[in-house]
Amino acid sequence: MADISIGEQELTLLRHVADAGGCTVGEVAETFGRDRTLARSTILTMMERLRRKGHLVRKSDHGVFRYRARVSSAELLQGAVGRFVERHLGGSVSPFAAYLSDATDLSDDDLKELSDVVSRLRSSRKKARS
Amino acid sequence: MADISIGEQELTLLRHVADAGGCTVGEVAETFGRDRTLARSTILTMMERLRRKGHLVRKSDHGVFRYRARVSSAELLQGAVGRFVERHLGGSVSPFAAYLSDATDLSDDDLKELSDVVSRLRSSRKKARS
DNA sequence: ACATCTTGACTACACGTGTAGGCACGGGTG
DNA sequence: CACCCGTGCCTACACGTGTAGTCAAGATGT
Repeated sequence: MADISIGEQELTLLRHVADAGGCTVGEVAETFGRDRTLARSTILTMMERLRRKGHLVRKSDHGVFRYRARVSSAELLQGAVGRFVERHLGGSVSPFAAYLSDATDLSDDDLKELSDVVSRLRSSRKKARS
Repeated sequence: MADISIGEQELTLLRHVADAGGCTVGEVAETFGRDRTLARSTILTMMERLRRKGHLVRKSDHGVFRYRARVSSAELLQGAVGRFVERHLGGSVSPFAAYLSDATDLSDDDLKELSDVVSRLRSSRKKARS
């Protein structure tokens, strides 16, 4: 079950595929690859590595392989956040919060989501304590 | 002033030195190194790399080099968080919120700090909007 | 003075990741 | 049929990072 490591670019690519819901190497090369000026073979290599690591699965679809991510983009991100927090913050999220409080470009929705989560946590905390 | 990249272990070590406020390779080897079973030469190599990258400075102190971090541990962390958010969240914090809502092992202090941050943000938001 | 320990510089090596070239195959198209 | 193109696979390579061995020189102890 160990976390097979994943690089920055790999994660970005993986999330792209996850968001797209299922794509061929050619498609990814046209979108993701074109934007970053990456060769098709680069995309292919990365996708295959991701597949070997179990993050992507593929299925032949009319002669071409169509790749799909095992988990959603959101879950992937959540996992990355978790690893980051674990590794560098030792489980403590205050530094993350500190950063956030400086991030002036927080959308209203983000702020709402955040405060919702916090109040949810607070109430469940209260319950648990009594 | 591009960000010179920094590895996970490097960052951990750098923060250790930053926290310690100024240490020699031998000291770091005894503390940080001993805990993780790292050879002295490993510590030395990492510290020198960190120095080349400009994260550490050293000064001869009675025949031994004493290393100091340029910036505080907290700032380093904040920077790391910032890079992470920038790279993967593109400024959006929802995944962080998602992570939070699953994080059952959140300390009371963290939660408090978090809710403080949120309320601070909310009030400054209100102000700014009117 | 000699054996020892510490410190510092260098060299080395494996592995992961980012990136790409080249080749062969299977299909359309003229 | 000859050709071009997309596709898949294999190989390659540079660089960063994690980790360490070794060796020379200075400091220390006896």
